[in-house]
Amino acid sequence: MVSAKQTFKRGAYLYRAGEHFQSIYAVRTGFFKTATLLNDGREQVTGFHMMGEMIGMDAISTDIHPCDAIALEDSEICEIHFSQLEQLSRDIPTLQRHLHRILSREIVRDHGIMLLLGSMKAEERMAAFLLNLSQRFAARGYSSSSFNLRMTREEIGSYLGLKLETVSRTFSKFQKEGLINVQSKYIELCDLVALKAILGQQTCTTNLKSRI
Amino acid sequence: MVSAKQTFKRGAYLYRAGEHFQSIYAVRTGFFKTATLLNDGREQVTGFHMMGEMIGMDAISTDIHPCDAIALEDSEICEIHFSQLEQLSRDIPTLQRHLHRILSREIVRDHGIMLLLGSMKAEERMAAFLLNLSQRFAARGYSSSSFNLRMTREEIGSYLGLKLETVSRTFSKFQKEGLINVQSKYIELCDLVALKAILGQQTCTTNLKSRI
DNA sequence: GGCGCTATTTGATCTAGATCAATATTCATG
DNA sequence: CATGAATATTGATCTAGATCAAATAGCGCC
Repeated sequence: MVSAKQTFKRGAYLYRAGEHFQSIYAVRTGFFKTATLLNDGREQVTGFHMMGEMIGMDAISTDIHPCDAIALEDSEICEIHFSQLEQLSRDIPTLQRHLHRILSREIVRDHGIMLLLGSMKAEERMAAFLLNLSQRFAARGYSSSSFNLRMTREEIGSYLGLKLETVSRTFSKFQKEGLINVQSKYIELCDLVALKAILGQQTCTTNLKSRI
Repeated sequence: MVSAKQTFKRGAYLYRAGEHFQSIYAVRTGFFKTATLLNDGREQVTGFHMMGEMIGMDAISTDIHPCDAIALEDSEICEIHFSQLEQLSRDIPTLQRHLHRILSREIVRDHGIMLLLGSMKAEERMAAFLLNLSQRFAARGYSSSSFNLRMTREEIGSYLGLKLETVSRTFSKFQKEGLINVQSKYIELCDLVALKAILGQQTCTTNLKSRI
């Protein structure tokens, strides 16, 4: 069911929008983005995906990939043949339940982003984004307080519904306030409490950050 | 597996955020919204659901409902016991595939809204919203060009990431331009082509409207 | 069928973030 | 390691949509 792991160079496409769906993919190492090309040529980033996360579930509904998946750094992928996964999950209830949870978790994650896009202002979105990354790195045994961003300011902006200038300015503002340290792609979270306070103070659900 | 259908009066809760998950629900007749209460007391609408659509899939991941589901008019619901559905889908591959498609379609729908919230401006959002409703009514054998809105301007705004005043103003503007006729909750789409043009002209994916 | 509440419309401002523009920095490449 | 292209920062303005504020219009309830 799980094919040998494949490697992807930075910038390589795991799959492209419009391609036929056959497999979902688990990120083994590295970092991916998923994005939809808008008809004016720009792209909208729909997600960032790191080690241990699944990509491609949105293609199940139509058997066509609705978005591109692109490696943001050299990465390794496990391809999981979906019809074989379905087959197997018929025999292993635990696997079936796990698959359903994964699909559902993606829905919850998306609802979190809808909340973020629909009701948070720029600084809140950026704080939520940083805290979410921090948490995901921590869950994988990496530092929760310093990491390298794999994506550009423009990609962050696209994901958060902001322009790249706003992303840059907000980083600068957070730095000036001592909340973070930014050095190009390198980020250090200096004041987790204050970052969480930005989220807490206004619009946001309990633990929205964990939902993104 | 499918329990007898239950009825819900307008304003009644199908389930509340925090409740234990046991079933997903198919809207038999009527109209529902799902919404998350924000910690400042306001609510963020995450979806509107009509006849034939499923609610509650976001709860599978944690066994807790992450949002409220509320009837916007008197409605009938089919409750589908999820563990029984899983059981059955182990024996009926077609059902299994169908369930997966439904879960995946929800993900695709959410991505569509993320696109809308992240990259469309107010008029585009409103046009997408109206065209989406139109299409869903049409698919159910109702008129695609005139229908009653079941939700308030505030609920529309919450869903679309706009304030209720902006929703109202945009309706008025569309009416002035002859695109629609609004009479309180009653809507008539007079110029489908022009509405689609609003979407087409700028940011949006091919057929975003069908994704919402 | 009238009362009172809620929802809606519309106008007048204000502002967060977009846009435009000019450097500065980082990074890939030969 | 130098060079050019891509990426990021920062400043100056502009504007879509938010906010504030009334005035209507619907609608549920007795």
